[in-house]
Amino acid sequence: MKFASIIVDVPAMQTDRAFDYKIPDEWQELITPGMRVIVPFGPRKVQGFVIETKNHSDFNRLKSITELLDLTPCLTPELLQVGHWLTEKTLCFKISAFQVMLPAAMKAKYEKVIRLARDQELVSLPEMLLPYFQKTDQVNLKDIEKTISLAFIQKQIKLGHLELIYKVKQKTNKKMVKVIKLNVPVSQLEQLINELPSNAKKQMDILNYFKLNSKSQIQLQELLVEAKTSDTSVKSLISKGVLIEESKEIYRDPYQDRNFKQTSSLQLNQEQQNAIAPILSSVKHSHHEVFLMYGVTGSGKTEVYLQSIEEVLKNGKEAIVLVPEISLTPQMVHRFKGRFGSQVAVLHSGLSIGEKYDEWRKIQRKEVKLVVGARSAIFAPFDNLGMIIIDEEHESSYKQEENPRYHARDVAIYRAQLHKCPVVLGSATPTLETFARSQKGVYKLLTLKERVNRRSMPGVDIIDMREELRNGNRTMFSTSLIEKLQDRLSKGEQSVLFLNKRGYSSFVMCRDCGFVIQCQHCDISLTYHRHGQKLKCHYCGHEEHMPKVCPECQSEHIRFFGTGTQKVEEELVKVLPESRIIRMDVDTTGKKGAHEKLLTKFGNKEADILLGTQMIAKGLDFPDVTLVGVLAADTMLNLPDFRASEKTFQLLTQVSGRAGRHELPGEVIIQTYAPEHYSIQLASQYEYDLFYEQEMLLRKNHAYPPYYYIALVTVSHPEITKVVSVTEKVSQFLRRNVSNETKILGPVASPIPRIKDRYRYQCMVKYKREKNLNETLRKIIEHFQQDITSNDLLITVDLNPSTMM
DNA sequence: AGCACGCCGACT
DNA sequence: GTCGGCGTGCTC
Repeated sequence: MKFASIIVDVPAMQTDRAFDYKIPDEWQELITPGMRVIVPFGPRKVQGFVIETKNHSDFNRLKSITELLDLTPCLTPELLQVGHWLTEKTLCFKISAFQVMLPAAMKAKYEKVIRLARDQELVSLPEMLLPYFQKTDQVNLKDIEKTISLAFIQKQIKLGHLELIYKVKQKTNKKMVKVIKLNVPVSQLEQLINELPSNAKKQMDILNYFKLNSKSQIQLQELLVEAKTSDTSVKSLISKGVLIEESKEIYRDPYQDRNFKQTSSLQLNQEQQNAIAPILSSVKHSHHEVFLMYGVTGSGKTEVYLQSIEEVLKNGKEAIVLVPEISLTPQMVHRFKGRFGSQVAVLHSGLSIGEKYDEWRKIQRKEVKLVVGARSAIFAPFDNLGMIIIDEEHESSYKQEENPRYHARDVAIYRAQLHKCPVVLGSATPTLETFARSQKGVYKLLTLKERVNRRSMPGVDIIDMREELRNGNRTMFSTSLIEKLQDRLSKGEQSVLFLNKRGYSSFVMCRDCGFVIQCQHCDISLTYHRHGQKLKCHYCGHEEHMPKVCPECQSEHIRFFGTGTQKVEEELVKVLPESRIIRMDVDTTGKKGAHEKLLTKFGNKEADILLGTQMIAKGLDFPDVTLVGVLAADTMLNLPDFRASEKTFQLLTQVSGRAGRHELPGEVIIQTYAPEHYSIQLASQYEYDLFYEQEMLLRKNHAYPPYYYIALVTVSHPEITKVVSVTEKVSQFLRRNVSNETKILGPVASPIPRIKDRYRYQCMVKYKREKNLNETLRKIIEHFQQDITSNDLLITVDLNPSTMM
């Protein structure tokens, strides 16, 4: 094993292959596939992943591995395999596939440093460089670049005065603390204390501390405080050999200050028992199978998850539970921590880089058996997986919207096949793809129709807002909604108001000429922000002031339209001045933990109305909420997306589930301008099955998933002519290389035709069977390689896109 | 991605 | 004749 094949951290087509390196003698036995290393690559050093070790290499000018970063491989053989599979399935670079499986902390950072050349006297350096090298012999290039031109530095390097070195830095790493250990038996302490010189008071204090507390080890920091001493005294005891100092890895535990109430299994009802039986059997027999647990909100899916996991753990295996953007549902974390305590690791986007790394380390070191996390937790480095659960299977956050564009559900099924274990997908409103598979018998359908508390779903009223307008109500609240809000207020019950903001931001329009203010760099309207009277672009961040007159016709009747949560809040205060309102949106939940704080406040009944966007739709469970209002149910229907109806249906069902979850009966008000739309009608009647049938018909007629697969190729470039011509060539090439059954649509402009000064065109492939599609798409990217590397062209391929944007 | 190499035009 | 523009090709 003298050689290693390594994937280097250079995400480019030309370097997307293994490079061979010599393994230095001292690491011959050590290096195994899946480890990270640092290797020389061209003039610099980069991080890389060992994917293979071997006795022979065809290349004869091999360099050696410079540094070893792991002692245990951070990618198991199985994860290496998953990485290769990801590369194939999403057409991404190998290095990107490996990196996405690891916490961000393990990705390298690169730095260029200027150093005084060897044998170089400081005095012979040009004067302007002197201040930099007074104290140190190394300066970061970034710092020096600000004041001294790059050309000058380059010259100095050529002259041999300076040297350029490439540094590979690790991001956050293991958090270490110093631990002080007693190096002698406690029984000897008495004698040692007496032997100390009489002026060594502090040392006596330290030893007395150990004697009295009968501890054999303590963190240095703690010891200093407890024994009221300084580290010099500790040091002298160390030099006497009485104490020893060690470094120990500690974990940043984001949940350390919380107490989780221990819970135990609940009695399952008949439906739940029927649902869990096949899952348990699959676990026991190590049999791979995909289950769709289709259960209405409140049917007790989570309890089924919990008891299935118990079985997995009992079998000595591990489990992964995916939940959508977990920080949104602290209640979920509580349920898992409550049942499984310290056996659980939690991975979600609310954690810092360091905290995520620590949770990951717990998994790697086999200190936990279960991980609850968002999308990327699907790559948890378990090697004896017994089950994977994906809760709220229909959630769009399971699809990564940047490279590698993977769907956690696909990864889950692939890993579960390798581990011969079940996958459980849970939802009250499964995606059509998943439900269709369960109808075909590809997935096994488990149904929970009954709610655990036997309560019926809250009644839903659809309010036609056009009618309201005709009756002279110009506000955004229907008469009925206001009445009901008032009623809850007087009864001391709580309400949730939901504003579906997607595709409905507060844009600015001239009432006289109809001109809408758009971003200069992107083809979308700017959003009005009350704070500072500014207009902001949500795509590129461009900001400008709100104009006094219309830039087109100079009219003064220029106003913002649409509804933001801020505006709703203002209006609400006008109508219900005595109500206490909590507003939740990006502005109020920006800071870490702000989200949970607001929810806790609401839970403590410090407010009557919770007003918010998407984020409040999920997992909220407050006993005193008896009214849910949806302010504009149809805004999403108008998005240019074939899943618009499906998403609307899912959202409305989801939101309705927030009302009357406990003793008090709930009520839902849906305000809309399209009351007759089937997704709104059927959601209000909780008719998933009918919705499924109706929507499937449409999908069939228009050749959309689940009847067809979709691949979306998006081309972008600063010049529109370039974009059009490339997209044209792409579609032609595709047409020539696919079967007759496959449909190629486009080129057409993307739904957002320009972002950050780049024009965007796309081409859609609809196919049923196309064995060589991935290969064809790869060829396209390869063909335009020159334009991509040197002409700022971008071609992105999304296989099974979840949005058309 | 970086970087060197190499081939053309504009200049001391 | 030389400096520097960026197209081309390589990195074990």
